[in-house]
Amino acid sequence: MNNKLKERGRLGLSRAAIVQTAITLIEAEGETGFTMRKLAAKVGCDPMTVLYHVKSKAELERAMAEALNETIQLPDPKAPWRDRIVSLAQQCHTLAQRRPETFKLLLRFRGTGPADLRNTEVIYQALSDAGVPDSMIVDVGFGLYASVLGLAMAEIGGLLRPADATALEAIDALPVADYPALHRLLPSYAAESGGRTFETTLHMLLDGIEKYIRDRDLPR
Amino acid sequence: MNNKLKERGRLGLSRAAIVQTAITLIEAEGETGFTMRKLAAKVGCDPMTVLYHVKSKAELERAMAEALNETIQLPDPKAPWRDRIVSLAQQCHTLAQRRPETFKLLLRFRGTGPADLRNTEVIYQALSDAGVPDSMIVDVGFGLYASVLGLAMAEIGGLLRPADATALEAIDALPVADYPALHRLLPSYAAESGGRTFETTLHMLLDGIEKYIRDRDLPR
DNA sequence: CAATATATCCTACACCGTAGAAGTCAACAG
DNA sequence: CTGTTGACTTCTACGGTGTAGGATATATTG
Repeated sequence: MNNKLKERGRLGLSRAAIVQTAITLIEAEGETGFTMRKLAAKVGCDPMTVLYHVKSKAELERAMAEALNETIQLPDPKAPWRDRIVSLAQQCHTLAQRRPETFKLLLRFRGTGPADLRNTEVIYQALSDAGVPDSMIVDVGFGLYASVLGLAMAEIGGLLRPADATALEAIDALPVADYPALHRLLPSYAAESGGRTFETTLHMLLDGIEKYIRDRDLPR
Repeated sequence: MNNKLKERGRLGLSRAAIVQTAITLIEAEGETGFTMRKLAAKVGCDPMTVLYHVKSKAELERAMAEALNETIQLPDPKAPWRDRIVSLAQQCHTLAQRRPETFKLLLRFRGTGPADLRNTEVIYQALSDAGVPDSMIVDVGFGLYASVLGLAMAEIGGLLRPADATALEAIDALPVADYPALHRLLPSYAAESGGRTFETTLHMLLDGIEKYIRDRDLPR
């Protein structure tokens, strides 16, 4: 047998390999520095050769997002529903921290790939097991997913990064009378790391879901 | 007195007017169609004249985001804490629906302008009134804000739009045995409008916050 | 009036994504 | 062996981008 996968072209390029290289490139250069021409240089071919394999930059970005999505592991279906959701959410969180630039693409291309549907199925399944009625599952599932994405995005987008010096100065310059809470909380604001925020908010949301189920069951 | 604001240049351009024109342009053309050259044409001047007033495209986008932020009205400080937060969140939601393209900029440039700090103060104030301890307010406030942004973003980004025909076909083609929930919920999935999702998820999160406060108070 | 500051415009540069045509090369048919 | 096919790669070029640097025009001031 062959000890190599059949390399189709002279350069042995494949769509999957190009997508992987693209991911490492965008992480190194940031979204604005991510260019078909730079990618071609890194791959070692002409820019147009990349386009032969991926059709367009937009399609490539879609593929990159999907590749990221595929790395998340499905939780054990026998685990408690809440653990299953927490597992997915935490993987999302980890992904956002380790591949922030690629992660941003997820928001633009959600719901397109097979991996996406796979994850959606797990969430619906979990909510169903939790006791959320069918009429609400889609709504709650979407809301949950959107919140988790928002938390992850905000964290890598800067909202949850520790405030920098100029931001703190801006707060310090505000009139204390008009902004009492901001001034009082300035130390915590400066120390904000984001790690705890994700977990805390996720569990509060899950608590809210549980409350909804209880309120629905009890009075009946 | 002058019946006009002092117009500084021959064309009477001002930074604020340019920002407003930019917002209507990006909404009409989408983010990719939003160009300094098109903006200049719409404003009626040379591209470089726009740059004289705003310094760079990035700075312009920052200003656009801030301008959007400034349109949100502060809730009555005497209203119940929960109503205050719901009011802010709903205004966020409305903004996202009416100015989706500009709204996307908010995620990139959060926490930079005065309007942002003003809103943050209101949230911290509300959470404080709710009984959230100081040590948690920054975390909870960030989480809340991020979730609301995520919900709004996902809605305009397509995550919450009614699934289109091709997406539904993709689900239909999946093996029923592996994707039971997705198949069972396909009708609701297709009908998903997003309007209810935002409200539902927000209130679940607020319920979760209330539970946190109760659990903290009672056992003590 | 002259001088200065402010606002506007022109030209040009380096870069972008990619259409279209041309080239290269392995595999196969005869 | 030659000829052909088809997949892969490259070349060239086009119309676009943001914006630096400098020239110009207008308004304001001395």
